[in-house]
Amino acid sequence: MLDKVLHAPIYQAMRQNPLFQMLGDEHIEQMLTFSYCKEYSQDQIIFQQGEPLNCFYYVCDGAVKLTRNTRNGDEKIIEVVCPGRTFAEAAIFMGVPQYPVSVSAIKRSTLVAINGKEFIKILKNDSDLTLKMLAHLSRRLHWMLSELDKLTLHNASFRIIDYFLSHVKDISSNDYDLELDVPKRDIASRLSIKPETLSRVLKSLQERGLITIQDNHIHLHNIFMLKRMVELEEI
Amino acid sequence: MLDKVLHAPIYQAMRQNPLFQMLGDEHIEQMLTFSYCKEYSQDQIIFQQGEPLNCFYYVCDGAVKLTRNTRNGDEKIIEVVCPGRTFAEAAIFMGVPQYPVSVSAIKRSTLVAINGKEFIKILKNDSDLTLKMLAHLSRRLHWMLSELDKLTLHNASFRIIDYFLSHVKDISSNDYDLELDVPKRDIASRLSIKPETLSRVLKSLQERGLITIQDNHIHLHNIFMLKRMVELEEI
DNA sequence: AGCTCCATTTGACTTACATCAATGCTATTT
DNA sequence: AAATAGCATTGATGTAAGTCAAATGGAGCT
Repeated sequence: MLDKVLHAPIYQAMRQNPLFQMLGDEHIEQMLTFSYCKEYSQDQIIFQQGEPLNCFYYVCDGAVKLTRNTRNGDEKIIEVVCPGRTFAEAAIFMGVPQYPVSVSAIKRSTLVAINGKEFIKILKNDSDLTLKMLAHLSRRLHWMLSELDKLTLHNASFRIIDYFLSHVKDISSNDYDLELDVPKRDIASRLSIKPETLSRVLKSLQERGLITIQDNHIHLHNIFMLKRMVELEEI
Repeated sequence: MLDKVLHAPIYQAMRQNPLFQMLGDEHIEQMLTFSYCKEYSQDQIIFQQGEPLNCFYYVCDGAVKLTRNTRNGDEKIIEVVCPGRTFAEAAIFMGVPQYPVSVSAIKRSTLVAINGKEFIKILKNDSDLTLKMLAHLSRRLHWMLSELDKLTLHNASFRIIDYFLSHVKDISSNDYDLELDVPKRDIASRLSIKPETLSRVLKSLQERGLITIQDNHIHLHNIFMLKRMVELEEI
């Protein structure tokens, strides 16, 4: 159980999350009574695809990766979830509740686990809330749609540039510094390409003067140009 | 407006749909008061991606394709929706309601359009119903997840066989006849491959004695073997 | 029948990306 | 300091699927 007073910073942070914003303060406090906070070490598994499902999670700190595993062993990263965001919240509504993805910590991470059944009870008493939840899932569906066409309609370079641009927070400037807080091989998997290809594309982008790389530090030189390239698919 | 008596066959068919089953008869009748039935000719556009959204649809007859368009003109078919199923029902919950896909009729089709806002009103009065709707969207999300890994983890032959197997209704038998009610180029787009590749793969499968093709008529000879191939990814 | 319009097929060729293998690098262990 | 291990890079090579172009074959029309 998560105590509002003891965990004041976490409580404040959670209130910023779009999913919890819609709850309002009373409901958040109610929710915290059936939530608990736990720390995970790097590479620790939070749950595996197919496991019976009880909770969904909020990422306080660190980062986790959602992956799909195939029989032949290799995994594909569906999404990397960073602090301030939730995951597995859609799965709690499934008839046979089991996790559709595996999740593990990319780095030392702090997560809040929220009991799904209890959360649903809150929703039940407030149809407006449930409608907002529907809107939330609808957006997620929409996001997956855009992932789907990125993967099918666009090539590796496109997806890589698009990935970088999606991390740009500052709209005003034409260049941007970004830190890769995720190992390159994970970025590659997220974008459904091989590490070797990622490496080669980065090199090529650097040779063309579009970016500079130093280890995990990437500088985008000409965001306007990069955006244009993505829009026109001329890469 | 759709009249229950006038449109008795449609009404009966709609009751079979999982989405409407959860409504129960009273709600379905209520829903029909703000629904209307319309016929579309082949290739007629039902709506375009980005258009403001009012309705979602139930397919009585025919078939429609949901597509995503890119700036450079080519389209990717996300899904082909056959009679008895609905589409765009997730989109009605979005904050800024606009269609995330374009939809057009593959063949002469009859659709029932259901007003989204009115439908939401029904949900509002029944939180159980709304929860069922959440389960519905959750399943859809899950489905998209599996689409995503089919596209990224598996090759063209795999996806084609998997597509055929997904159309097999009869579990008991080891062979199956299936009619392609969708043009081959559309199947290709749905599977994110080029028509030429589809054609070549089909030829190869036929040469290996796994299927026989006559125009739009495909016979699967050894379903057990095909399933094994898909499971072991040995294709 | 002959003609047009498409969808499909087939062949020749290209290409983006994967695979395989070697090497460099950094971090951790002993 | 030497050794081990894992990620990232680089080069050489392979290949699945795309592209381009021509041939085939229906379906519908005059």
